[in-house]
Amino acid sequence: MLRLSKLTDYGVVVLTRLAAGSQAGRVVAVPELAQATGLQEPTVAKVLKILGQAGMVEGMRGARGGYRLTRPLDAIPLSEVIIAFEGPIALTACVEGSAASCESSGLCPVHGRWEPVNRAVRATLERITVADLVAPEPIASYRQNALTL
Amino acid sequence: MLRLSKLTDYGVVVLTRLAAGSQAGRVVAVPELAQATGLQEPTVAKVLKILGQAGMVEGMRGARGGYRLTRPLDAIPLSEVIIAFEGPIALTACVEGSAASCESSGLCPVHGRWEPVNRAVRATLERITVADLVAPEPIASYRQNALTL
DNA sequence: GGAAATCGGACGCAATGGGTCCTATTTCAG
DNA sequence: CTGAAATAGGACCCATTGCGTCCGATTTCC
Repeated sequence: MLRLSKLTDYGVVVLTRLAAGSQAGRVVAVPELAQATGLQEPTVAKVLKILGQAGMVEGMRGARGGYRLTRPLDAIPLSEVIIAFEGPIALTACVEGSAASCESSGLCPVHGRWEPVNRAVRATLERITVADLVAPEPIASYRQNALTL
Repeated sequence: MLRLSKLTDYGVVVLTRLAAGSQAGRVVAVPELAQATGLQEPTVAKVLKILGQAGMVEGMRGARGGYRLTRPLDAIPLSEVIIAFEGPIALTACVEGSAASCESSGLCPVHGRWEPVNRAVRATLERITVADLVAPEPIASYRQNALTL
């Protein structure tokens, strides 16, 4: 587990397909993207709305409208996509809400100690971009320096 | 989100409390642990069963029975706890099950590309031990070398 | 022999994510 | 000027799954 939602996965797929289909600022409509990805149109629409609110894609209304990327894929860190679909990256509920929500805070020896872990995971996800996920060859960049797999 | 389950959180809490209560090989029973952590007895029991199957704690049956750690906390990486409660660390369902389960594998450009990401997150979680979560002071060890926060 | 534990499994409730649909708004084409 | 085509934003229902609980079986100490 530790699984991210399907929507997030769809988000990455749609982003990559959008990059392939919208060269030179051309916009791509939902039906075409649904066709290309094999996903349902309503689902693709929902994903694009979320990506739009997060500022990764830009929607053009009206006939001949559609979506296009606001940035190249290598300028979109994976963490940004995940945050858009799932909210702040935090492994436990303790840290994100109010500290008072943890009823056993007085007894819990791990109280507040998860935050460094969250930062570590966050940093890991910030170093990987969406472009890395479509690279046809094994990725060397974040393999060597940053993440030291 | 990207949230791990409450059981996993409980697991860490119980492990740390067990370490505090079972000095010198003494075993600690469920009621005492429940008392000390503020969790319900059945829940603590369930958590300990899972930790036991994963080999992190050892259960002694019969009267005067209880649980004890099989290893010090600094020998238990966080990844091991997470895997025990949530299964293999994989961000998407694509990679863990059969590849055929992804219906749009022919269209999906990200197909199989998540695995390096999984490895990165996995590596991050392997470097942090349960002992790091109870350290009273800000952790320097994995802050400098391994994770470069 | 009885009490006090763990062990293993099964069961039901609640919450969260996933997928769909509807309406309003915008824009291009004829 | 009208209609078609597209996005924008929200609301809704359903399926899944995690969570908590409980029960019976087994083991061990007093």
